[in-house]
Amino acid sequence: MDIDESDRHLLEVLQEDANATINDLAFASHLSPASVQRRLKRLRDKGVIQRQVAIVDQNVLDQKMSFVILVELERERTDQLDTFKRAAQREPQVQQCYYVTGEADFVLLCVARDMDDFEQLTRRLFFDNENVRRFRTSVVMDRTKVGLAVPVWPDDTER
Amino acid sequence: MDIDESDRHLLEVLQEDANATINDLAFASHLSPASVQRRLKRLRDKGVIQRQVAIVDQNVLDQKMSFVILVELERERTDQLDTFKRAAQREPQVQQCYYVTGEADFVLLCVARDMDDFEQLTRRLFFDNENVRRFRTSVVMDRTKVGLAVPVWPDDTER
DNA sequence: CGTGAAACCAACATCTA
DNA sequence: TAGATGTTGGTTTCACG
Repeated sequence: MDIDESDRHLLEVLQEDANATINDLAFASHLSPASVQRRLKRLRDKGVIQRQVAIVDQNVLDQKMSFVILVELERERTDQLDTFKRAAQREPQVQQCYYVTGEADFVLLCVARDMDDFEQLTRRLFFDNENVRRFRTSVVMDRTKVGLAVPVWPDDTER
Repeated sequence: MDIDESDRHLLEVLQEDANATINDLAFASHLSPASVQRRLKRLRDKGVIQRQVAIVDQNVLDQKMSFVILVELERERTDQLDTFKRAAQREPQVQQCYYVTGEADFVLLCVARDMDDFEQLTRRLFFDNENVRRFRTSVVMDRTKVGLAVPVWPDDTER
């Protein structure tokens, strides 16, 4: 699967605005609409473009608080890891979960309505879990930058 | 701005699949297509639905590595904070940046092609910045869960 | 329910490695 | 020759009023 420069150009736009029309993309990437269409189909079929999602303003919803949690497990056995991963995936309030090197084993990004709601979440995730040694919580005061957009250019010189 | 249960239903679906058709949404939310359309327009106009983006497979791009970084500043003065925030926003490889309570001041989520690329990023972000006291890096071994979708239900009982 | 826009798909000529 | 591109046209789906 190779991605050429035109593909990168398309992906860059779509990562910011998935509603861009084929003609928009054609203009931006200096390709014909037909070519753009073929490329998009290929990128979707190959799973490079995985899905399209709507970004919803969190403040309007009731999930006003965000948390970063560092989790340390008692034992790092693969079955224990998988158990924890599944628990994280099952929990809607866990937005993101990363298995990492370093002092912590997992980094979680969670949302909650309020402190009480968050406390119940920690109960479900940690206190009911024998294998969690400790966890450290940081409350998010400012979501300075939020996004999943990835720089698609191999290096700065190619732009 | 109040969001009723039907709105929550719509948002819930759109957060996962922004390509759902109006008829799909109408069926899922037990509303008429016309009503869905009006609600969507209102949600978009009010900025509740901010934008639609494509999720791109990171592995296909060259940003194969992810990092979680805890940053501690020397002094927490507002102008220093703003300076750091701007630097994070300017840097495309910084996907997410949170200003948090606790032992660290900022939590960053970054991507890089390789270790060398990452090292250059840390140089730009930290070594050139007088105000950064220390930073701790965790390498992401497994992106167990990645998403921005937020549970839109005020509490579990309403589902 | 009608209209228009845009996505989708197929066919064909062209160009190049 | 094989692969990608541009052009065109026809069909269908869907958003919008």
